[in-house]
Amino acid sequence: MKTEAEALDMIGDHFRRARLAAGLTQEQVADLAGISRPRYRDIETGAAAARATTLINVARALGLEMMLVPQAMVPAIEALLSPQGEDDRPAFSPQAEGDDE
Amino acid sequence: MKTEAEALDMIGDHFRRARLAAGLTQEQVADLAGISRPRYRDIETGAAAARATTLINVARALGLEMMLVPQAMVPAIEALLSPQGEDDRPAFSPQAEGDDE
DNA sequence: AGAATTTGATCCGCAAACATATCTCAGTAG
DNA sequence: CTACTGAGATATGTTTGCGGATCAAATTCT
Repeated sequence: MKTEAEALDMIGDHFRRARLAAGLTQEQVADLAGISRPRYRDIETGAAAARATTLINVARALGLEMMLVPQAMVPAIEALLSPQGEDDRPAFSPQAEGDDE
Repeated sequence: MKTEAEALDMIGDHFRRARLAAGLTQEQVADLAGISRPRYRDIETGAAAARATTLINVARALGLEMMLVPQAMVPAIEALLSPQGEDDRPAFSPQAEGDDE
């Protein structure tokens, strides 16, 4: 496989930290996102790749927003996020580019 | 089911504009992302909610990156992207918050 | 005009996300 | 010790994303 599993892990970790920072339980987030608790758990542990709609709903339930930005702008955005919000780690650092394996 | 369809439509529109800006065909992007052309078409037209991994692969194939950012930072990031923004329209503007429909 | 490319659209089959229910374990309170 | 809560984990069934193949329509090029 590839970076996919790592990406899911990063997403799940991101969600988990945001959830704990918000003081919510898995069930609460799952309910807010409109999914079941076992499924939210799979997402948080990186065991499942949620759908785009589920991803958006979970993110919003946690006070986050999913954005698609040009890769060239990622560093600038990370710099914008790093100093202030210490709870969130930016999403991903595109190691290389473009396609997958 | 309301905002979800719109969100998928926005994602698809975002991808389509990035693809045309890059001068790529649907098949080329699908190949770069490691998915089939009919499926990329579904994503671009908002007919299907891609999985998280697929979403990331497609985004990277188009020179984009998926990020999860605090909703409070969205305006600042959009401001960062708009003025010199090469291609894109930011992702979504969280109209409300928390849960979905 | 015909040929090639790009895109839209459909079907089949499979794999995976999803719901629901259940069970277990760790921790905290009674 | 018992009760409750948050969380990990499994099982069954449904829904749906996905690949592959195939069709037609629109576009462009020679």
